[in-house]
Amino acid sequence: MTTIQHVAKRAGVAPITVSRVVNKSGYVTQSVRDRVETAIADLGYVPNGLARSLRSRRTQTLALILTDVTNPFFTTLARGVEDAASAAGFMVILGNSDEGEAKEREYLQVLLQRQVDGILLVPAGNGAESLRVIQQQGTPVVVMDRRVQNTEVDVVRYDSEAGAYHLGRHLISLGHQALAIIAGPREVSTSEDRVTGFQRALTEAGLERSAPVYHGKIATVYYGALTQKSGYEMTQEALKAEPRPTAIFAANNFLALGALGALHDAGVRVPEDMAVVTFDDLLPAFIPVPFLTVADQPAYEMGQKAVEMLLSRLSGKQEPFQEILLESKIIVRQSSGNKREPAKSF
Amino acid sequence: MTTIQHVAKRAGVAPITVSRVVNKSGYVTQSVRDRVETAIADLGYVPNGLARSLRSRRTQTLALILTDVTNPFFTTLARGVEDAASAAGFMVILGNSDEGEAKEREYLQVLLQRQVDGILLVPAGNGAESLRVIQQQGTPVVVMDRRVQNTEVDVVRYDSEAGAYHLGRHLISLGHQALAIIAGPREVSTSEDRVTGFQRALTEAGLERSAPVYHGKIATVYYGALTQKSGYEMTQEALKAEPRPTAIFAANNFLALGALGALHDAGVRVPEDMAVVTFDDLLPAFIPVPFLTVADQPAYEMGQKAVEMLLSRLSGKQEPFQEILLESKIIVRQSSGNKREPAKSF
DNA sequence: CTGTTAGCGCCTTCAT
DNA sequence: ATGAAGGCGCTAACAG
Repeated sequence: MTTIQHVAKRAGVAPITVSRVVNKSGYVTQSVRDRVETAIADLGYVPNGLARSLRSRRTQTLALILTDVTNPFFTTLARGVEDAASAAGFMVILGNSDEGEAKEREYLQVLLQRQVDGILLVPAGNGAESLRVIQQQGTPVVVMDRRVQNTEVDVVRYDSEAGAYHLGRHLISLGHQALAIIAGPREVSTSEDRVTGFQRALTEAGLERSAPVYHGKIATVYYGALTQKSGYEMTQEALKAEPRPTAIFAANNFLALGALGALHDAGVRVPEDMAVVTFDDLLPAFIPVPFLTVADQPAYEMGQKAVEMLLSRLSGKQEPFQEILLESKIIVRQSSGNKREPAKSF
Repeated sequence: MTTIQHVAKRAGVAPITVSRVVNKSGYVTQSVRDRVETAIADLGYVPNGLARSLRSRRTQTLALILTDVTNPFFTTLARGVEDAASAAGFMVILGNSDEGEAKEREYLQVLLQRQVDGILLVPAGNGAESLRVIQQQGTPVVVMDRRVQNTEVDVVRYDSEAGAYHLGRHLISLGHQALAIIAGPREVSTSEDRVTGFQRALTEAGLERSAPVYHGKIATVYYGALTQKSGYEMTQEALKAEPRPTAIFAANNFLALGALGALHDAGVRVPEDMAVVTFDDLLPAFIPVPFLTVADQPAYEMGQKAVEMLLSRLSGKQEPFQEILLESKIIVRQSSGNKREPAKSF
């Protein structure tokens, strides 16, 4: 392995001078810089990031821990995080908890050992214990997407309650009187908020008794394919209800995919026989022809915003902790009966 | 920050003893071990992985560089890699090149600086320069999914040529005489191999002139949404050909999704008016009701296999380099006219 | 503008 | 079974 010493010797300078050239810090004469750079190229020198970070106490690395990498909402979020981080010279290490607290804790342990400069966390469960560990270590952290009890922490999330409320109003305005809610586990704050918001719209319309709620099973891991299957099964249940619902609210996109599958298999047409609305857009990858009515939460922007807050903490800002609540946007498409714009891929 | 010294002092032992407890190495009396563990818990001590790795020269980390994280083929691959790695006590850092050589090189640089113990690479372009850099640094590497010129390296990939050949035979056996091939950029070895294999089947049947080939544009980045759009546009082109094709071979799953979109928008029914076959399965997430006929390449297994080979190198095995060629499996579904099994979600 | 000294936190080596 | 010395490769702090 080539070290800074080897380069220094070959260039006839002190190690620190090589360091200055590599890091573009301090003053170095052009001629010296050239000699050093030649030596670096000749030897194929690659700086040892471990030694560098150990000394400088900065790894230029952020950790992103989320609950389901197979969900496009989170991959989009991850992309927002990565783009914002890399623009600021930070690298991102991704950890996937599969909605399991134990796995989240394991990742946290490893990432803290690696001395990441900051952590972006979509908590599985209530996040309390994980936040305690992070904060004891003194590592800055931003919570994304979900509510937490802890108020001594920065949070960026979408207003799930409001988004669900608007979806509910939309369905009611279309005349639906019998509805069904299929949701994730009660432990997930976004899922709970969506149920609450949707029910608020129902209550306002005097329909609070007209929408049974189905909850996904509580599991130690709960992700992608499992979520879809859960949506599939809950929809099968919902179809047996009396009176049979004419509209389904799926609390997230994967539940909606499962619902679409169940409806297809049962010969129930969307939107003719059943309206379907959900959260988080799926286009362009997951559905060749986008037609689902959704409350869209631009995940990319949430990622960017979270990185912004985290970097601000890293640079030592001492402002009070804040919770940023972003607004989602309803996109009405064919699945809830929008006949005006025909479905089109691009 | 709590260091090993603090723990040592509190437990009344030498730092090295704490190290032994933490790493479960060497002999430590139970009573001493207990004292140390209590001290660790009391202080919330988290070992500094940087210092540890700097000294031990092992980071227990592998790098995985791939070309499109939005593609489920690669996310499945990544999962195979992660599961196998974590079972062996290794962590995986993921880098996404978006099929761009410059971005690949950047990631490589960063990851080598971080002293990853080994690299798993799906090369963008021909991979030659990247492999040179990696090997100069002396870091073990395994190439995945694609052919490379360099023979001094381990490779795991699927036999794209054979898979495409079988898909071609399948379509021909169904009586198709006018076909179209929509493929990725020529630079990507898998895409080229698939075109070659498909054409071999055509040639055998005397149909070599019956299938125009459309290639995706060469771009510095080429991923997910872009690939789909490319598939969409190439399919629009293909529909104008005379005679109009009755079957389309899409060289990968995202191209196929784009093709399905274009066919839908053009009012062309699948499979009644057009058969569609492709590579890499999409279920369960991307298509609620799986119906595409595909050459399935179990990506998860490829990831596992690659990690296995890499870990074997890490443990110092000096066997000659090998190229492992896995076989894909044709799954016939509705998109090529399989009427026997009705489409079903679960 | 360049160099010297020292030490980041841990573990390898060698001793006891 | 436990400890002391030293150094991994690099850069902060201070000289000159």
